[in-house]
Amino acid sequence: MPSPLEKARQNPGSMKARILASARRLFGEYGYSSTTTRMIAGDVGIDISTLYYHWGEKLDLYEALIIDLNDEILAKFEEVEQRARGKSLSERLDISIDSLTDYLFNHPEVSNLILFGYFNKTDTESVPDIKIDDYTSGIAVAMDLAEDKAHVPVQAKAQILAVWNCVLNFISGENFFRPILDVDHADYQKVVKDTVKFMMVRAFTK
Amino acid sequence: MPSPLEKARQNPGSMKARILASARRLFGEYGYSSTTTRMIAGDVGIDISTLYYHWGEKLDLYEALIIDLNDEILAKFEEVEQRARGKSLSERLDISIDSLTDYLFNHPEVSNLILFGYFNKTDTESVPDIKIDDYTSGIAVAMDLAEDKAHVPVQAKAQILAVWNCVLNFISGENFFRPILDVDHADYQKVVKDTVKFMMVRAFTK
DNA sequence: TATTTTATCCATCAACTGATGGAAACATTT
DNA sequence: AAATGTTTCCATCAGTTGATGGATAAAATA
Repeated sequence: MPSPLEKARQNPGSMKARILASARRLFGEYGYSSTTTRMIAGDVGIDISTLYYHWGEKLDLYEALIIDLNDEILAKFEEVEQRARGKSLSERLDISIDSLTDYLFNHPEVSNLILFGYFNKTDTESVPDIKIDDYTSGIAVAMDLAEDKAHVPVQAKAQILAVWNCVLNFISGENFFRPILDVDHADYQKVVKDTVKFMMVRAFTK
Repeated sequence: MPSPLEKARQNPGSMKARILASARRLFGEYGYSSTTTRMIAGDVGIDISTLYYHWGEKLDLYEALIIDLNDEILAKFEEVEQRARGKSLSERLDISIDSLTDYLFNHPEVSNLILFGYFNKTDTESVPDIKIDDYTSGIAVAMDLAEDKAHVPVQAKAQILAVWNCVLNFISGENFFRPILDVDHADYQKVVKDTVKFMMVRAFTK
């Protein structure tokens, strides 16, 4: 028996899926507690009770969203790893950074949702975490910082987290940082990529 | 005529100051919209209307808090810069990173408030920004990345922002990252410092 | 066609939110 | 002591929030 989330994913035009899409965008923009069920329903163009009929509690909807996002990110990481496999280290770095920053720039709600999850002690106690641990271990192996995913040194994990968070911040905080750097959106994207590459190359090549 | 904020700072035991302190802690923990005026009043041990009597609107209180925080951070940066002045680059890096991470670890609400400010499009439109631009330019000069504060290259600013945000994330997200790294609080602090130093040394020494 | 199931909306609830007016307590000045 | 100014709390407001019950429509099934 497929779960509600699976049903929504199988049928992108369904009401469940449309609600999920709106919820993802709005939760990503305003955070959990600043996003009301009425905002989401209004965005979809339906009554609140229709939303509750499909997804139940607000927290259940958020939970489904996070699970969905988790799977998407994990798939993205695997895709990137596959494309980078076999290449030289500097090529792997280039491909990984380009793909991931492009993905995050094209889905700005993703960075926000991840970052919200870091702090929100308030509202979302029981919500499943973003599976950052999996990603970082995967990258550590891909970057030759560890032999296998089960034995990644603390320092390597910390370094990858640092870079990963750096990217998230630059993307979520674009409105904040872009005036400081005084560049347009296209240049901003370039500066972010260059900065991350600069730091990774220095950090991960002896 | 001293402003309300100045009066509160001059007299730390005053009701204004007590409210400001509670507000800072709670806004820093739960964010703007998840922190209610009743929570703050309850934390101080007073009625809501007493809070409103002293500070007026919720947004005015938050605004005062941010101005206060801004001044504090700026003073901290200046103190650090002074202590590092004249030393060698590697010493300057050590002193700067140690002082700033210690300060942020000892005032965990500071990182949160800064990071909240990056994203919160929602609530706090008219609130004064954290003056990140000033800090970064100052550091750029201190690290020999620029001749003077008015002419800091984009790349240098971006690199400093990257490191700065990295520190903020590690501190605000401790509850999230520490289980991943599987260390206790003391070791976590050490790992953060080491990671930041590692990346800065690599980045800022040719 | 009749019946059951699924989906949608309207009206409404209790709890909570930011905010205020006014009475009372307290402190200061005259 | 009287008068004035300052601070505190109680009661309350209107608007918003998450959430639900029930009527109604649409679709699927018999």
